[in-house]
Amino acid sequence: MNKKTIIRTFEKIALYMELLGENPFKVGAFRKAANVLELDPRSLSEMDDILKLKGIGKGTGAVITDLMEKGESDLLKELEEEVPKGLIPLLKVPGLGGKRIAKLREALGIDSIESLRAACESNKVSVIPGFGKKTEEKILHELEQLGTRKGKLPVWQVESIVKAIEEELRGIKEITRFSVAGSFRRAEEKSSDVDFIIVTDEPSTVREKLMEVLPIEETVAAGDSKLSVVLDMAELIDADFRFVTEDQFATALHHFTGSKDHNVKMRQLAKSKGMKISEYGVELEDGTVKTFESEADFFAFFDLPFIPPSMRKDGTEIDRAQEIADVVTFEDIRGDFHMHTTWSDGGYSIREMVEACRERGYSHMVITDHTQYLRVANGLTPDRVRSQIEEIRKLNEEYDDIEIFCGTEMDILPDGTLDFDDDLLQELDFVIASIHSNFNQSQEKIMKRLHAAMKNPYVSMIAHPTGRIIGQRDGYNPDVPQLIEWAKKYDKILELNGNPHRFDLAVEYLEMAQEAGVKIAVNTDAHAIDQLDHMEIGVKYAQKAWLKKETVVNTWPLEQFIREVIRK
DNA sequence: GCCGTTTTCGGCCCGACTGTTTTCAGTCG
Repeated sequence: MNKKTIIRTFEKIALYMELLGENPFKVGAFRKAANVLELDPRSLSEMDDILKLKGIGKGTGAVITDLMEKGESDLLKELEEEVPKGLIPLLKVPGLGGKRIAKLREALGIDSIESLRAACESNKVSVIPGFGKKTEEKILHELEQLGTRKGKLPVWQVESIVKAIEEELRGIKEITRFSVAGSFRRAEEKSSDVDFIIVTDEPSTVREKLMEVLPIEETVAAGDSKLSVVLDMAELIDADFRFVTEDQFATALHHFTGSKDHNVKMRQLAKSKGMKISEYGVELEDGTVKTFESEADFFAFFDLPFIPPSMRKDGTEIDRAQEIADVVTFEDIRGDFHMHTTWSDGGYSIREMVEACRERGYSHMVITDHTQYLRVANGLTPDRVRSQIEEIRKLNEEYDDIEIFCGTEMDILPDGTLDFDDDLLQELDFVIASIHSNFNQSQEKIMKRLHAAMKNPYVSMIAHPTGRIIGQRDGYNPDVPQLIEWAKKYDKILELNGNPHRFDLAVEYLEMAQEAGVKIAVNTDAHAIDQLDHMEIGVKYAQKAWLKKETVVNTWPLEQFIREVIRK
């Protein structure tokens, strides 16, 4: 018996109970029990007090005991016998919840998608009390859509959708202020929808204009305070727009940024103090509603530091809030150490990239073009590297407010050798080693390649260590814990590639790396000036792993960077 | 079903929207 089995059992029980139309709080209790186990870092054998955990009581405890003693749960078995399996997909139909599904089953013996469709088509659903013609039509419509609905979109796709919507919002003069909220603001790897908070005195005008300018596939809801639509923007995606007044902005932004669990925890905290949080403000004990200038003020009101959106996850961040002061912020970043220029496959000259980095207030930066193996990217030969070094050194003399270091993003070749020899590498300030080829090699071969780079005394950092592209490919599947061990042993930096296509390393590995005492660099891997701005979302992603300022080498002052990285 | 520095009973985060009602239930985020 392991913890996962218990968690899955609780989730199944909750699902079946929901289909029976059970009390939502009872259903929630099983989900909560599953969540308690999920959040507990200990393995089952390390937990001698599992039945005493908060959230585990008589009912859920009996399930655990059953599983431990017999390997199966009587309760789950009963439920599985009672509830037809065909009902499960019905919960995926928008507009259908436990209550309605239970009613449908009771009144018409509905036990599957097929029987529900047949019942709708023969107009049997509309005569059930509480249902009507419109509901019947809506169910039928949703059944047709089922399966065609897109799943979650990767963050890089959501990013371009958000930018396009923001462009439209800027064009509506009745909007005084707006912000994206939701999972994109939290820098989640994938999103199922996009949310916007809009400050306006004329919500109905804004709503009408939005409905004109947006590529709306379907309008889900259109009221005075919100517009919910499905947009057709290359991909189908749900979008929510909330209309609020200026003084409601901060609490509305907080509310619609979520996460859901974070909000629940905040509201419980408020409640314990006799107050009530809603998207419109904080209702005090005397009934007056307090509003805030900013989210920071809102958190401060509850004696909490500003919790960055990307850290608002399961609610435990509120308990650990005092640790947030040590976590890296975008303002701490002093340089970007991975970017490309026209020398290889970048879109801008070295000088243009330098100017862009100066504008961003960096004190230092590294130019890291590709190497000869990567022909498609116009990778540099040793000769070209040497002339690039010359150009960079010359350029560097022109600027006294930024230090430009000579680097490279060197390929680790399929046979486990490196693209440049040591003589050349030692002429460079900062050497990135990367895998861009033969992703389908065995893990053993991949690790041999990575080890070759790790062992080399001139290599400073391994870039995008797994090669993943979010929502598109898994990468070359390295043994990351082993990689982290080597990084510690050979004193190498691991990259958090902040390009939203990658976010590589992933959160779980970043946590592991920091735990092991390995340094992380957050870089943009920019191939164009505007991509340098991915530093911000990259840092947001780093915050998810609670990376401390000291762990992230980009926060180090120039002198420390020179001492501990460049001259190492 | 779970929980208790007001509580062992009566809450459980809070509000918008829709559709089916004629004051509210269900669903959603």
